[in-house]
Amino acid sequence: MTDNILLADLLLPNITKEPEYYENLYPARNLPEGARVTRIAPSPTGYLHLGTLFAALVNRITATSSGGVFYTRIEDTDKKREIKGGIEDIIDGLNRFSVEIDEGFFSGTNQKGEYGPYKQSERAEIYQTYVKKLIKEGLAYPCFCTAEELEEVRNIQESRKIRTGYHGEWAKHRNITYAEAKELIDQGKPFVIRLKSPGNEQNKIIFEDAVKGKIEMPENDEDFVLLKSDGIPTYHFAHAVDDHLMHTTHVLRGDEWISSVPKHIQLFKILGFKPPKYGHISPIMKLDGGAKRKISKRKDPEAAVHFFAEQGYMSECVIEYLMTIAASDFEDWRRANPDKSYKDFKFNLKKMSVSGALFDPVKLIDVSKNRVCRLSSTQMYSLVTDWAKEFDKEFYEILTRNPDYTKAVFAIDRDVPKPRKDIAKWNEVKEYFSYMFDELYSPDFTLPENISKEAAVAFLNEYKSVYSDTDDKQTWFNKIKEIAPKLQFASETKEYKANPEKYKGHAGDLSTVLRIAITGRRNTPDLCSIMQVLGKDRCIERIENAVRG
RNA sequence: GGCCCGGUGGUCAAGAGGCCUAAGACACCGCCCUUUCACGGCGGUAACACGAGUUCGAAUCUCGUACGGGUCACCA
Repeated sequence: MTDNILLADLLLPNITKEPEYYENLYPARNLPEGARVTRIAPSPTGYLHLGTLFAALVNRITATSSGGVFYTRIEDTDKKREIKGGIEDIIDGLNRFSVEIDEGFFSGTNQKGEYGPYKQSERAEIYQTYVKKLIKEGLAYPCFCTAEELEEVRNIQESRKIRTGYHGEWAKHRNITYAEAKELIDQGKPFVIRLKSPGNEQNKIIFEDAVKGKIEMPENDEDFVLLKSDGIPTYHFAHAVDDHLMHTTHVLRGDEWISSVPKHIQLFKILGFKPPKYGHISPIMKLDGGAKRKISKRKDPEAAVHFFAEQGYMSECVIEYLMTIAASDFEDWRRANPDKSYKDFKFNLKKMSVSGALFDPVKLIDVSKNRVCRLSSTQMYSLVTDWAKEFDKEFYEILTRNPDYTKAVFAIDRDVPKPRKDIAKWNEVKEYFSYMFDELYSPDFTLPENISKEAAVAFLNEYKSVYSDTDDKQTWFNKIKEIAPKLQFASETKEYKANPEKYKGHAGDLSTVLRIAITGRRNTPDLCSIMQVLGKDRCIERIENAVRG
């Protein structure tokens, strides 16, 4: 036993605190019964992607639904893979998607809360304190194996078809003595600290996963690394120490972690910690060719959450869509509560899908349209200009030149009982309303086959003289109906349908002619409103222009 | 390969042994409404991976097979 204490002091001479110090520093949270403490622990090795956002959302809503706390912790223990700006991108992204952060990093550089620091690189001493304790107890030891040695062992294991890894008799330094360790250290040999796993591969551990249900796995017998040679912990060890000290109740993370659970549970047990409840979330998949596969940061542009911002999806629409994947009962709830925030939804992990859902852009569009159509023209104006300012400068200039005019454009067929559902994202707006802005207007005057050019021109010339921009919708259409008979068109569609051979067409056809003349398109929202917003002068001008063309 | 996990229409899914002749939503198609288009309304196409077993009865329970996914680092 004294050997272990000597070893501990030899390996971690600068660690003088005892675990009790931290246990007292971070007392239990003062939270009501049943409150869940969740977290998202991103590593700044890339930008915020859909999977991370999804996991964050699930953690967030789990905390919210139980009156708990959701915090962020930066897992920057892999200095090699870290990219600059990673933390900022992830935290800012969470903020942009209104995934509210109660504690931890709430911006790229700022953290708050009583359980910090919330960045693992700033917690080295804490981890080392616990490692030192394990060494003293004979539950951890230094390993001096080089990458080459490890590789060699692995090759032997593979060739003999036995389970690979650093375990049992293959764990070379498992029983290293103080004297041996001292000698190697004196030689300047680098080392890692490994767990002296008390596990037996023959034993099973059973745990209840909050989303997948009961899972049975072999106990861990691998002497995995706790502290890397740079003194920084591996994920596994940091997870155990941090989630214990930060009093996480529910660890909800991607299901790629599921195979590590035996390691984690073992660690909690050895350290004398109460393990959290685990819930493993299935990844969001994507269809590639004919095959389903996990959505990938590298291959799929939509994996980077930034993609949605560029396209002009409202962040709440993306969240709304993600909620439909996260909770099978969300859509029913939404129908019953169209105006509530998703935050009011009572989320239940049991309602999560066990298998990975395919990311469905079509469904996202539908969700978006249903949200966008409920926006007021003023809200539209503010959202679209904000987007354009960042992603389409030219359009931004056009939109903001005359805000009242732009708002009037957005008001067309909006704020009515049956709003249109044409727009899903802001990068569609420019094209959708291009005819409302002279510099974007590029008309196509092609007429439908059933209408002759002569008839169209005759109608337009006639119409020009009667148009008034103060007419209401009914009067406006009546004027078209009045002209119709003069050109052998039926005033009423029914009349025409009853005797198509008697007419060249009907009033509806003439309104199409007018629509084409004014907007250069066959399909648009309400023409009367469009013409009112455009103003009489521009309408007449466009009609004349169309007649010439 | 070892160890885990998964499976209902094209997609998301409801489903806890009889209420399943299998819900709903998205998409698609048709009809109606209608000055275009949308919206809305009505209707339609389309699914329990396969094979054994348990049972009076299986989408549901058990076991196999094939398939899909994850994981086997001093990465998280």
